[in-house]
Amino acid sequence: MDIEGSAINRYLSIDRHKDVKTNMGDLDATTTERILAAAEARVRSGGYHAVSFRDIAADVGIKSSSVHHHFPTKEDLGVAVAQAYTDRFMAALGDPEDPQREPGALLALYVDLFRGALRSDRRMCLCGVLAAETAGLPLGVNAVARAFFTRNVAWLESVLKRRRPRPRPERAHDEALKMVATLEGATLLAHTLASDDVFERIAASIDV
Amino acid sequence: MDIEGSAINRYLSIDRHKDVKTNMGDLDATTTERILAAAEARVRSGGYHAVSFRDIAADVGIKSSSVHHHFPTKEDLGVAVAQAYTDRFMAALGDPEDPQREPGALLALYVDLFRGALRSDRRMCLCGVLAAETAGLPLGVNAVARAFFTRNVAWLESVLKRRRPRPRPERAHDEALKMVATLEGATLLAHTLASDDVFERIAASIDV
DNA sequence: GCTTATCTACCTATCGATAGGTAGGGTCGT
DNA sequence: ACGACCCTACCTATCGATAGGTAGATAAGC
Repeated sequence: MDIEGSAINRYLSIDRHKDVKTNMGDLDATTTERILAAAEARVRSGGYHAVSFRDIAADVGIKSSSVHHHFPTKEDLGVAVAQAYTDRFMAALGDPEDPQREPGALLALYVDLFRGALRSDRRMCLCGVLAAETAGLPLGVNAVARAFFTRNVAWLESVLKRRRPRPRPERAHDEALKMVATLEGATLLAHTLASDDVFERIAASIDV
Repeated sequence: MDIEGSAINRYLSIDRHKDVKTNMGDLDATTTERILAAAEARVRSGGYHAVSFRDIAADVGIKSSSVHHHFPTKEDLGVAVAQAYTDRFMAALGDPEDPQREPGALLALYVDLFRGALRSDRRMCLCGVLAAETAGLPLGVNAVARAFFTRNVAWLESVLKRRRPRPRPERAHDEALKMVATLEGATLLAHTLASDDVFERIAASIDV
């Protein structure tokens, strides 16, 4: 499976010389972008298998065969959605080594990204949903979801290592893992229990 | 939606005067039990929407129409699976107030249940998967998944309140929430990253 | 003889995917 | 300037496979 395949690269190259519109419902966005946005929203709501080409086509206002024109197979679409989500997430985090930003502020930013996914999107973290479905997913989609988590952990580990007193390296890695797990779980709980408060209580009691 | 509906009650009453076999592949188990076991395994692997009556029937060795005889609709089946899973989970936890058992040992038992789900079943927590799919689930299934988490939090809260020095009640509740979230997230991460070690590292750094 | 459990056979709806066509916008040679 | 040609982005129509669900017959057990 070619993860660096055609669909996402087309998205990133051809569409990128217009300034990027990040969200759906934006009629100025290209069709490819609107398909990605619709697919992301639907996967984050009900999971990969709950999404159909017809649903997405209806959201965008085209026919399902036209969705296939942009993303030949469902795996292509899934990979592109997960890749775009991951890239957007990592871009929002920025450089973990930036000396202008304090480790504490960076950790708060990290929590804020999960808060935003839950509170303003009212949806799960995309890769959290995909992770839950792992065994039933095309291999390419799985690979991107895995990459999301390894990149998250690596980013957090970098931030944690900058703190004083300097932590043992292994300890930083474990704490990074735990922070991702806790926030992913907090989103899951808040989502099912339909309670933003649940997320806040957990987030507030995170002590790294 | 009648959550206390026919299917699960039939399972719990009619089938219970044989001694209960807990797992699939057990040819002595009743058909209803084997259907539940097959459905649980499949949902925990790929999610609710990745499971079909035909798959389950093939696992059990009967026809899909026969599965409908035991569970008229997919929602009935989903509710029964979630209910049975929750009941089994809570039964394994036992009484959180049992004076014979130390709070520390009970917390270790709680972690062990998640460890077992991951290591011996090699699968996600059923209700974790369902939680991730929330928006695309029948209402009845959702309700049982929610109940799983509220019961988990209540059990942990009881245990945490028994510790000395006695914690503030609100603090016990928040810590219970966080522990469920962290373990659910740890299972998710370990599952996608295909690494038992990831779970152990997170579990080891849980400090309640 | 009624109930339970299973079967065969089938239904309708929807799935992901494909074939083939059309309208419009470039790009080329002349 | 003007076709000839190709590419993009959509369309209609349809495919085979599979989804959840139903009807009705059969055979065994109380």
